[in-house]
Amino acid sequence: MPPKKSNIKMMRMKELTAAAGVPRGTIQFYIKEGLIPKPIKQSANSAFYTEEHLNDILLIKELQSKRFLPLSVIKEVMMGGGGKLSVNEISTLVELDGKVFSNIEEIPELKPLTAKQLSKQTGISLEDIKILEDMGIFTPIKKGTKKLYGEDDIRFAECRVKAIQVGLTPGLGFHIGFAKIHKEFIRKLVDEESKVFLRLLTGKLEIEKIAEILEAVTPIINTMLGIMHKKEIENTIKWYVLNSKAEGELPDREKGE
DNA sequence: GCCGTAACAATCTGCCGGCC
DNA sequence: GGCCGGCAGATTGTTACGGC
Repeated sequence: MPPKKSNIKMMRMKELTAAAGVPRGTIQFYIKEGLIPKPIKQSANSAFYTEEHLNDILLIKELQSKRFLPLSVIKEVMMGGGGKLSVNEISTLVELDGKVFSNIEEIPELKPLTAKQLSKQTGISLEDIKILEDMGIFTPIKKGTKKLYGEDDIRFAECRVKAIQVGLTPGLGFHIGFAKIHKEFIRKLVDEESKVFLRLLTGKLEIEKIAEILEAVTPIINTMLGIMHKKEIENTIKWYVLNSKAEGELPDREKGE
C-alpha cells in the first residue's frame, strides 16, 4: 500500500519505468549520481516514486536527446542554483542557450583583445584584468594559446578606467574588488528576474519569441536600473540628512525607513 | 571517462493450502 | 472466516562489466 501523501501520485519502480520509458538500472544510476531524488523508502526493498521523479527523468532524456548535454551538465542545470524552477521552466532556460544576444555576439563592434592589448588600449592594469577574471566578471575566450577579451570586457575596462579618472582611485581605497558588490547583487537580481520571467512566459510563447523579448528588454531594464540606482543614491542621502537631525544614536538605515 | 546494463543475493509480496 | 507457514515470483541495492 503506497504511503498516504495528500494528492501526490505515488508509483512503484515498475510503474515509473513504464511511464518514463527507461530501464530500472538507468533510474538507479540517476539516483546514485544525484540527478533525481531518492525514493520514499517503505522498507528495505520497497520504495515509492512521485511524479517529480518521472518529470526529472523525462527532462534528463529531453536534454540528452535535444541538447546533447552530458549528465554532469544536466545535473548542474537541474540544481538550478536553488532548485526553485519547475521542470518546464528549466527546459525553457536551457532552450534559450545560444539564442539570446546572439546577434550582438555575431557582429561585435570591437575586435577581441589579449590582456596586454586590453591594458594598452583602455588603460586598465593587468592586475585588475586578472582580478576581474578571477571574480568571473571578465570572461575571455581561449583561441589556441591566446586568451581574448570580448566587447563586454573591453567596455567594462573602459568604465573602470573612467571611474578612476573621475576620482574613484585605488589610492583612496577604491580597489577593483569593489565590483564584487555589484556582481553579487546583480546575480541575485537576475536569479529573481529569471524566476518571474520563466514563470510568466514558459509554455505561452515560442522559445524564439522569448529570446527576442529578452534581448529587446535587457537594455530597457538596464536603463531603468540606472535610473533607480541614481534615485536610490539620492534617497539615501536625503534619508541620512533627515535622520541625522534627530538627537541620540546614529541613524541605521538597515532598521527601516 | 561517461553512460548505462547485467548479474547477484537479500528481502518483500501475493497466493495457496492446511489448521483451528 | 481468520490465522499461519510455505513457496514462487517480484523488487530492491550493490557491484562488476561493456560499448562508445
